[in-house]
Amino acid sequence: MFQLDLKSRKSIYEQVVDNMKELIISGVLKPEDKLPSVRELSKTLTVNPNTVQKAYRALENQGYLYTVAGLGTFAACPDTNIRDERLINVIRDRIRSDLKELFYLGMSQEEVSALLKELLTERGGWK
Amino acid sequence: MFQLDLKSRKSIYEQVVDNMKELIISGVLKPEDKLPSVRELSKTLTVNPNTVQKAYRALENQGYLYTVAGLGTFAACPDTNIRDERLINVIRDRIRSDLKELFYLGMSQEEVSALLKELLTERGGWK
Amino acid sequence: MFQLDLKSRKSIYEQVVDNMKELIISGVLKPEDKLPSVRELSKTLTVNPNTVQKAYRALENQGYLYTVAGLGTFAACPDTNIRDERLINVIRDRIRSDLKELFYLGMSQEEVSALLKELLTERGGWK
Amino acid sequence: MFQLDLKSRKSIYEQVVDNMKELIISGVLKPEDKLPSVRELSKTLTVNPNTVQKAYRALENQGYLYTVAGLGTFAACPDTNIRDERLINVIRDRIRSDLKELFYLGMSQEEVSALLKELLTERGGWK
DNA sequence: GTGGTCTAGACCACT
DNA sequence: GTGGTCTAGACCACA
Repeated sequence: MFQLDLKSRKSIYEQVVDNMKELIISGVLKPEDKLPSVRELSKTLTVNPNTVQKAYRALENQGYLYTVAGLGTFAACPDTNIRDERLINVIRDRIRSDLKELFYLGMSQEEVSALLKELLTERGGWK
Repeated sequence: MFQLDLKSRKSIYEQVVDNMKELIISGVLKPEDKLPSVRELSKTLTVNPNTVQKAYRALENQGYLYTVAGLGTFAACPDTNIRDERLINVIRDRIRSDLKELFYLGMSQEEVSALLKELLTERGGWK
Repeated sequence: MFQLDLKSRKSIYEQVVDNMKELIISGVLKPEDKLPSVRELSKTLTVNPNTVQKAYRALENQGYLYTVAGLGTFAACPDTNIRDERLINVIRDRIRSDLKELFYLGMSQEEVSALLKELLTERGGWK
Repeated sequence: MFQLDLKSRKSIYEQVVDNMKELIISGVLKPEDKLPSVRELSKTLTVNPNTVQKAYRALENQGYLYTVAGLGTFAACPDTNIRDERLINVIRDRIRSDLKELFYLGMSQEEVSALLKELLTERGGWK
């Protein structure tokens, strides 16, 4: 499913959150898809079940998955009607900051623009 | 200069790093500008001097400032000749991930594209 | 493991860095080997844990070890594919300077040459 | 004569020591040559005279120069009869350590050997 | 005055 | 148990 990097500075719990979120966001896990159970995933990754448990709980709080007792855990379907404007603004700020840094690192307006276009056209591959 | 958010999950030293980096990247602190001294900033923020020093040290390792013992700490001038391609790739990945999340949150290709254009045209204000 | 020299002009943390680096470089600590924990080493050396941690952090930044929170600190395996040419040049300059000093101290070209050969043949013992 | 690097981690005093030592060791300043006076050099480098004073004193203690009150400061002639074996051993250890690091960085025995030969043949230029 | 180092002891998150 | 962070307060070298 995905690999952990023990040498990373990120905690294991955080890596599980980020990787799982990535799978859901990018559409590899489609809405209503069943996720591996806590025990199963903890075996696969050879980490403590508590760690996976905690990661799933965090993702549930953020709305990326939901749990049905006795059945399992499933990818949530994003409610396209209720766009979380607050979260969008957070992301916008993050991108703004990243763009500034690209300029600081010496990239020109044109280069940054090209980079963004490239990222946008990649999109076909995600959907 | 900037505010700390004690309620944040980010550690204090990390907030200092991020805020100071922002000031340097965005050009508020220009190359060779003197930064507040460790003691001074620690008083302003009412945190321990060691915490500020740790942040300054981290920024120095990342090349955003340099230190002259006995004189103070100064904003570095980015070496525009040596573009850190590794770092640029890290940022590219971060943006890619953010774009995916925007789509997941229900934004259309056109909306995302518009958002990026807006961010790019803001640039006049930073330079 | 190693001894500190409190009378030395080198700071304690620097001595820890140098000694530990020596152990890693010379292969006494092999890649993936666990290093003594921060607390353990601080007890052995009767210094403050913070001092040891600072040393470990420095070594991590330089790529000689890596850290897994909750598990411990481990010797890194040098990435033989990516030779750090910059660092190699630094070392070359240091050796050049040392050779000059040997000549200044009255050694002849032959003596210096012999000394180097001797050092090179020692190598069997390190590997 | 030489340049200071204010951005360096080395203290100014240390840089003066190292640079001056380099000039003497490499033969640019020959035995009995007069060195710039403390005042003169401090003006040239635009640093505090105390800093230069301290550097000269350190170099005198290490035997690289001597001072004649009222006349000035002069490069010492190394006493070739009394080779400082202790110092030679220190340098040998430093080189040994550097060689280990080169191997650690992925250089082969042949490459290191070639590097040393190259440094040795450079010697014509120093003498 | 500046930054650099160190101590003693505390609390937290993660495994 | 591990490392990560933070505080309060001390001393040093350098400019």
